[in-house]
Amino acid sequence: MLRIALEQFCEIGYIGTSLQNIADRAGYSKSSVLYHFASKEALLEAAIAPAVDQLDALLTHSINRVSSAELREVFVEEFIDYLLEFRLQAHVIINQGQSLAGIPTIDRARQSIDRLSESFMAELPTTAQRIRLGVALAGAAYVLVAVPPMAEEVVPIQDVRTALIAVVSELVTPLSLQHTVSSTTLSSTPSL
Amino acid sequence: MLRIALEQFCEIGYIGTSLQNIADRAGYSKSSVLYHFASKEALLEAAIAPAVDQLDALLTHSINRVSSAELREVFVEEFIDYLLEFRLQAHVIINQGQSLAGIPTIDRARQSIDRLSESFMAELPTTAQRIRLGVALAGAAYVLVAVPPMAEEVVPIQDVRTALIAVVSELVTPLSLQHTVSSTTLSSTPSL
DNA sequence: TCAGGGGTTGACCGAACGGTCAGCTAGCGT
DNA sequence: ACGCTAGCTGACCGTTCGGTCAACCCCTGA
Repeated sequence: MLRIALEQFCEIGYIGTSLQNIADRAGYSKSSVLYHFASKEALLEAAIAPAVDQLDALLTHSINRVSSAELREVFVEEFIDYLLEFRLQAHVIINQGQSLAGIPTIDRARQSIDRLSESFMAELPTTAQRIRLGVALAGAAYVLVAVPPMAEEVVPIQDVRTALIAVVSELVTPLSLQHTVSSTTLSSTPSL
Repeated sequence: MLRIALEQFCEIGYIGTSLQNIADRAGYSKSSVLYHFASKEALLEAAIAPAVDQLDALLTHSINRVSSAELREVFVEEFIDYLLEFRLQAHVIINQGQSLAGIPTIDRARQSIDRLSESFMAELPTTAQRIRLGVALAGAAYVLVAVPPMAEEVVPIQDVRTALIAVVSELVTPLSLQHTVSSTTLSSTPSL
């Protein structure tokens, strides 16, 4: 039932999803949904809390690595795997986070994301670096949730994982080496 | 008033934004809003239609360029400028597009986006390429709408524009040169 | 056999939704 | 001075929302 609710929250948004809608898809009545979860907000929290817990665990475990260029690639791999496992929860947090501010678990998630950003750009927070990190993280997260929900077999997940790790690593690895980007003339065609 | 409605649609979503909410912020009554726009849906269409029109114009004008590597960089620059100009509209289309399917202007926008994708990966649509393009486009679009709404002066827009053009060009330029990505060992640290 | 509790449900509540309508007001041309 | 229309509004309508409540079913332990 948490799975059904989560899918609905992704497709039509938390605000746009009615308890009746969830109940119908789950084969129960609206009252039954409210018996298991005290409120609609409690249902949302129960659905995404495990993902936020695991994100916290991932960050506290490997927050020291990101300052080292080699270990950072390992972290990227773990992070992509995390996104792959919690696709739907990440979609809700990223795409609907600002309109859901005030809900404790959502706020917790956003704090974790801020923590991730700060640990990445602790030394040289230029605008160009922020953009680079933002494109990598947001792009990866969005692509993950944009893959056709039922086409998980026509497009093998392993290919998606491999490609994502490659492009995010490319974006994020040189972060602490690069200093100031001031012109558009530095388009470097990486040797792929 | 269109501007206020658009801001509300971005912050709390189209479904979550009530006509009363828009009316209050605009200093009018709900009835007055419905006098100028036949319905809530008509209000949304009026708000995003210009952006969709311009996207169509941009694509039909430069859809041939993307097959040439040099001209593609020019296209990227134009596209980033487009996103900068229609930040809010792009946010609605990208983040709420699937839940707003059925609204004519929204469908038109999604068709245009599909057209853009197809023109980019006409020749070699491998999974790795799709991911690369998806990360570039979605990442750029998300970063654009995620910049703090009122911090447009503490973070100069020109810096954002320059950095975005750089990173998207880097992601998109080698698209037609690269063939198959099969392993994670190809992380190339581009010479920045 | 029967008391008791977990799971489920329909009926119901107040609030808020999108939308309609008659009427008010101010400014215009004649 | 008058009628007309554009702009605007409050009252109101039917629907749906999240949530409450009493009742019911069924299973289990004594």
